[in-house]
Amino acid sequence: MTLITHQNARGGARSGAGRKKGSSVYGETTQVIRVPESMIPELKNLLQQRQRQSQQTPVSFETFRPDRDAPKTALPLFSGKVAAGFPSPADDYIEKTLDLNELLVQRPAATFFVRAEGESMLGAGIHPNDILVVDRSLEPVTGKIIICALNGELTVKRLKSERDVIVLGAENPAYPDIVVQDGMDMVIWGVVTNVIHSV
Amino acid sequence: MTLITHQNARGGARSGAGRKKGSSVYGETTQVIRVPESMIPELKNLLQQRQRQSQQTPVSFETFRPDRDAPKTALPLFSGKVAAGFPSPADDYIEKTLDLNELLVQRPAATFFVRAEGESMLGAGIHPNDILVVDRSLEPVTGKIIICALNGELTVKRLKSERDVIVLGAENPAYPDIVVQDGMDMVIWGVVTNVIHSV
DNA sequence: TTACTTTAATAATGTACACTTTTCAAAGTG
DNA sequence: CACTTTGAAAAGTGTACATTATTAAAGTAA
Repeated sequence: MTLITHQNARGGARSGAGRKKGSSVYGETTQVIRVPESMIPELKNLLQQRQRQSQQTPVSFETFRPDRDAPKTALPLFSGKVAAGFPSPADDYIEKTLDLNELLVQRPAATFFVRAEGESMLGAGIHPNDILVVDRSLEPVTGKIIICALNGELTVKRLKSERDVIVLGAENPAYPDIVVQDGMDMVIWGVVTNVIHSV
Repeated sequence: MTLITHQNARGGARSGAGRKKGSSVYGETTQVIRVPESMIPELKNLLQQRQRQSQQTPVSFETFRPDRDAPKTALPLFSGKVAAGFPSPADDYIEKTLDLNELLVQRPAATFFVRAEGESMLGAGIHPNDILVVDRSLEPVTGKIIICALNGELTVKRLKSERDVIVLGAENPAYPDIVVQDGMDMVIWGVVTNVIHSV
């Protein structure tokens, strides 16, 4: 009696224990769905691919560290034509995998982001509220789109030059170019390398 | 007694009776299968298509249900708006560092990228060679920009509806809208959440 | 006969749930 | 203190089954 009690004495509450959410083979919750029989084979095929895909990109959302330590999340990039029928991220169509930090940030120490305002650069694909990726280590040369503080106001414009003066060009006919003259306080912050637009 | 017997006298064998095999909406027997949640929307889409193929009923756009996923808002990068009167040193105003993967990819398992081709979506800020961030777990509702395979070709268009038909709208006057008709093979891959544009 | 009603047969459909797997804190051990 | 063992907790997984829909036969009435 005492022995048995002793052997079973490891029990008790285990709050916090339990299988983790998203621990399925696909890395997300699942659902049952009824499909026509003829779809089963190709569906199973696709599911296998999903399984492989989720296994090779384990992702942690916990990160609040600086850019440099961000986890590498390689995701598939598609291109071109695809076969009719089931939309499958089949390995056949994966051009390459992509890490957005890697793609957009060459020099983390010299890179920052700004949210764009106004419509003066629509022609360059910069819309209000877009996030601009800015590299300060790039030299602001004519033709580049730059972020600058002009008389204390932050603006994004295309850097141009006419004769001896610097011109900040808008890419929208409705907005005038700005000629930078003596006495104006202009500081260039960096060169815009990418625009992230939310649809 | 006799009355009851009389009333129940319609019983007896009914060989040959019963629902016909293959009388499902797909014209064939079905099976349940468990799939990751992010596949459900596209799967349902495909199932609808199968249904249409087997029975010549017109397209019903009501099956596009409202988006269940709450839209996430990107965090500001600078304290306050960077409007007029912006002071100088950049670093002081950076609110927090930003992980682009975190910002642009809500569900890694359900996200992929496509490189845009053509100029039909210039109005939506999508330029040739831009990289589109696509979330397949978002339900394609009217007004969203979607990636779909139309007769085997991958295209990006805005999902619209006119009367009872699905319309794939271009955002460039030079390009026509596409009306999806019976017999066309359209499969929606996902909803475009962001556009990455290289300046 | 013809049109309608009732009943039995049978498949479709969706979901509940039993069973499995994974994870982790508590208890035990040395 | 570090390690092992245990079993509770919680989610994953597949399938059984209750429900619904459809069909043909049988019955009824005009």
